[in-house]
Amino acid sequence: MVKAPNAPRRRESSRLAVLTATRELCEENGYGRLTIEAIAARAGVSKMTIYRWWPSKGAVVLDLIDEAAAVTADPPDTGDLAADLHTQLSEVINLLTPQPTSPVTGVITEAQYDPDLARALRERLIEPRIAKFKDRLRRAQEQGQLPVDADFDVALDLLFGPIYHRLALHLGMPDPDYLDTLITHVLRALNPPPHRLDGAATA
Amino acid sequence: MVKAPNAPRRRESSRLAVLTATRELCEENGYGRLTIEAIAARAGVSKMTIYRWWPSKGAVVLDLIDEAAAVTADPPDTGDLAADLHTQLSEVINLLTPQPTSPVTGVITEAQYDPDLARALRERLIEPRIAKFKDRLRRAQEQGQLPVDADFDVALDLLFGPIYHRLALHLGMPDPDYLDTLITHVLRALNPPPHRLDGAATA
Amino acid sequence: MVKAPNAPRRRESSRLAVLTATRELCEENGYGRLTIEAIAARAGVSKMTIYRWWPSKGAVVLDLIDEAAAVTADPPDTGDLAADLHTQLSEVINLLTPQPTSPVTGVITEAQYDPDLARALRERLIEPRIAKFKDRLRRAQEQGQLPVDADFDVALDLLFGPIYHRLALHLGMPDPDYLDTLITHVLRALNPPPHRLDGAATA
Amino acid sequence: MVKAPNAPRRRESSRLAVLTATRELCEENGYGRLTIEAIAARAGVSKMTIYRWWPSKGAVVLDLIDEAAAVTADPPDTGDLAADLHTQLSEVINLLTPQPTSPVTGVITEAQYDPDLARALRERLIEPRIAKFKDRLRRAQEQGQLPVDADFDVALDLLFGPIYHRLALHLGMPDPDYLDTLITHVLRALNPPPHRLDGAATA
DNA sequence: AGATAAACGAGACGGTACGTCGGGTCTTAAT
DNA sequence: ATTAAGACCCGACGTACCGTCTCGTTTATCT
Repeated sequence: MVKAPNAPRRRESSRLAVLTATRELCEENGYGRLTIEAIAARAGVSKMTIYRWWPSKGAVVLDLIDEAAAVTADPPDTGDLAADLHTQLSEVINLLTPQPTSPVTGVITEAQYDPDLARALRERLIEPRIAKFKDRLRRAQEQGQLPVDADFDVALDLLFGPIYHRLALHLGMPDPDYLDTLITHVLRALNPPPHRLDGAATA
Repeated sequence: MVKAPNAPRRRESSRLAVLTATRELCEENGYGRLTIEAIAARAGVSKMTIYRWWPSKGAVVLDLIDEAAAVTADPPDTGDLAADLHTQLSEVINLLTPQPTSPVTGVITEAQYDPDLARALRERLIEPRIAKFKDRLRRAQEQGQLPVDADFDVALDLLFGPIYHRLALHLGMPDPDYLDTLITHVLRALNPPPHRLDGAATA
Repeated sequence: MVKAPNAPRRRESSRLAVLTATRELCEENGYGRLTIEAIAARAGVSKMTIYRWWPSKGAVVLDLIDEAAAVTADPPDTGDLAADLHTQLSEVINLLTPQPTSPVTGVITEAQYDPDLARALRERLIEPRIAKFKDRLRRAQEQGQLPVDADFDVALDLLFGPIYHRLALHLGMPDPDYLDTLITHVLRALNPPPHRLDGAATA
Repeated sequence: MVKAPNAPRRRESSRLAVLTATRELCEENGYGRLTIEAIAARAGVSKMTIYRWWPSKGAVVLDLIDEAAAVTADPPDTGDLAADLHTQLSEVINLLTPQPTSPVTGVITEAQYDPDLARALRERLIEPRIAKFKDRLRRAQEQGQLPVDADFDVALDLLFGPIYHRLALHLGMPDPDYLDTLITHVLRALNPPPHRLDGAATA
């Protein structure tokens, strides 16, 4: 960024044009082929306007993701823990793979070399989802569906890990049935064997 | 690539200089900041020489990974399944993070945009390790340490997933204690409790 | 220019701030490095205000010159023609080079590309001085110090030409001694020798 | 310039294309509107190629002038001093005003802010002409057409000054008749009055 | 041992995109 | 209604790498 632009004088039409152009270009060529130059041209906006409001290409795309992700915001709670986890996992899968090349994975990659972007990514995209995930687990715990000493971090790793596993290796995302299998296994892992249930869980 | 160079006249010293320069630059700036120009300069090699033998930047790094992967020792089998899994997971973690910025980390993350690279990565680096992992599980199964219907793919996902999870989100790799916790959970997930499963745990 | 501002509501403080900033920046970086942006910033004035009142960068500098030119004293007439010419030439030299980099120098050199600026420059700065110069020559002529057919345009060219010559070629201005030499030569050129001209000199 | 390109590997066709494009663009829009971007586009050459071989826009134009000026290289010596001076002055006038806006005046202007360019301009364009001018005067002096103490610097100023005088003030260049008048005056200035010739010139 | 043919270093080249600067126009708020 | 502030579109700047393309010059085989 050049200097503090701090102003409510920002022109909303430019902001929208940039985001729209970015979305289109991402869909057409993928995040990897995206350039500021092209965004500016497509949006009918000067490059300076982009640099004034966004520190990097990744930041523009992050704003884009924000808008898309905001739609599916509210955490589900149907009472059926497995089903709700299935819903949350599906949402992440859809976010990561709307098309063959998702802007989200691009931003994740770029964040590796851009600490500011990485922070924004965590704060705005990742941590809220983790929080909701743990909220749901906590409610299940309160209702006795999970032991009091269930390790939520492990649950997070075990359930979301496979998604990134496949993402990294360029494999297809898990289908719903496999998701169910995963969830079943993980819930079983969180619940110690029944013959020790009383002793272990209440300790 | 320009034309088929097929020749045993290739100069080994140039090959090594390129790989060494690439490794150094990766460690210094990360894979994302790597340029052919810089490799050529550091290696004292002409750009043409690089383009003659490698189709892309990713391919050079892949050769680098090959070297790293070749070091792999034989799969451990001490009789203690949990300990052996721990060893295998640690080896992968060390491969991915010998330094803060590892070429391997970068090439895996970046493989999102290069399907060829991703495939080569799977074939040369990932699948051999998966095979060894499943071998070990199979032996454990034969010795009655795992049920006959244990799902090895799920085991793979649950154990390796967390590593990629952290890789993608640019978090630190799990420490040995946490690895133990993970393995304990996963083994528990693979071993369904002998009875009372429905009522107590997954309901 | 944007639109006719015709208003006596113009704020004098802004006008002065612009002129002062322009003078300072000219002296610091030279006319060629002058930017409207920098003038506005230094003057604490918006760019719009500058564009409203001056059609171009050159016009601002021209106003500056006007101020400098207004200082001009009355034409000297001490009775000594050579001394008076020396005085007039020195005044022009001082106007052009009060500092190493003078706004006037720059605007004259740059006037090549702005006919309007060049015309304004002639009318406001140059021609008044030419008029005074010719006045002085005319008085000398009336007093018999110059022949009745002395060519004043040639005199103008010969006396002022060397100044522009050095200006164009970015050389230092003539010192007083050299000025005397010049004037001596030119007066000699205007006064044809009473006899033997053909035979001795120009043959 | 970026780094030392020192190479006879320079492609002559590119050099010519750049100079040709520069000439055309100068003629079409004038030196002031000339941009490196446009030269590169018109010449079908990358910007880097221009920056590699020329330190600035002015340097390109200077090369252009060099070629044009090299044509009229040899100093005239017909035995008629006045006529030869006329020829030399005309050549300079033509160089400065081939069209309304000459590249030469542009380079002269730019040289004010670019010491390197100014030096190149002096060495390659100005000083050779001054040398030839003084050569001619020296020959005339040896043949007794000028006094032994004739001041060549003054002669230079008086003869070339008027050209720059008019150039600076955006006036038309002197016509041949006026040139003759000027030369006559200057030669007269250089020749002290006949009745003091012996005493003054030999002193 | 000399010839020959490929790989090689060097780096010029046409491109594309970068991130920055300044030009000149336009809008908003405040004085 | 002028002003300060500054966002905005535009065009050019000078730079970094890209991948291609010569140039001689090694260097390693094959006569």
